[in-house]
Amino acid sequence: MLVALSALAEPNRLRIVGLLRGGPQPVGRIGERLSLRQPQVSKHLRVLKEAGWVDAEVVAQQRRYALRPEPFLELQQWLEDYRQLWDARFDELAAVVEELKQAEGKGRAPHGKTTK
Amino acid sequence: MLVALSALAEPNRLRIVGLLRGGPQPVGRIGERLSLRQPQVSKHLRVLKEAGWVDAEVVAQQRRYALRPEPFLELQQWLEDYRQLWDARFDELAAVVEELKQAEGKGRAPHGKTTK
DNA sequence: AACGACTATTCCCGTCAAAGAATATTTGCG
DNA sequence: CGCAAATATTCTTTGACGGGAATAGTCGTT
Repeated sequence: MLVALSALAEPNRLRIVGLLRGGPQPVGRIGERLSLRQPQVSKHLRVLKEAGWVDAEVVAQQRRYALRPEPFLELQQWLEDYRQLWDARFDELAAVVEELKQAEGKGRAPHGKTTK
Repeated sequence: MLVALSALAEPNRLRIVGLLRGGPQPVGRIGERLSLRQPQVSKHLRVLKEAGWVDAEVVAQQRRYALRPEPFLELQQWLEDYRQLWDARFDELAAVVEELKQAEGKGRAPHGKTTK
């Protein structure tokens, strides 16, 4: 699977990720903020960790969980593949391309690639 | 939930979305391409449709399913909130913004898109 | 070493969702 | 109107997953 999306399917995990956007947090604090019991938080964090969304830094007895950038990058790259679908700017881009095609003439391309 | 992510958690649905990237497809063709039985394809399409990822155009007895741009946009916007996390270029950008703010005086346009 | 704070793991249970098979529904055509 | 193609829906079973409660593990302090 291209990106570990399924880990975010769970609402509480999405909330955890949202919370971690504000910076690394220890398990207990996450539980407080989201009104979740500690074991559930640990379990969700485990899933998120195995999916690559978070990582833990050990500080004394605490584990400070923080977001990892990689899956976000991956997701962004995946979205890029669909850009022509949803990006409004694609239309402008298409127009420009069309214009270039006309200016250049079709079929033979006499200019070649010597645009530079 | 911000975006209908859970619908994409299912591997086969992710595959269906991937297939539809190549253009609208009728149910039967999707089943062929992905080696899925027709009822499952219909069921998955139903979920995707209710989540807003696809829409169907009726052509004779066929239903041609196509991707809808909205959820992709939504997902992109969600990603934007995490940009400082994963986008390496964020640092440069922040510098530019800072520079503009200084030059212009009062701040403006807090959420502009990058012009690539 | 013992204790306390913090976190992880295990076990049980209820729920939900996906697959399979069978059937119903829609639409065009003769 | 009745048939065939294409798709949707129902029913059932089974496996996965989340929550609760209890327990185990880790680390610093004394």
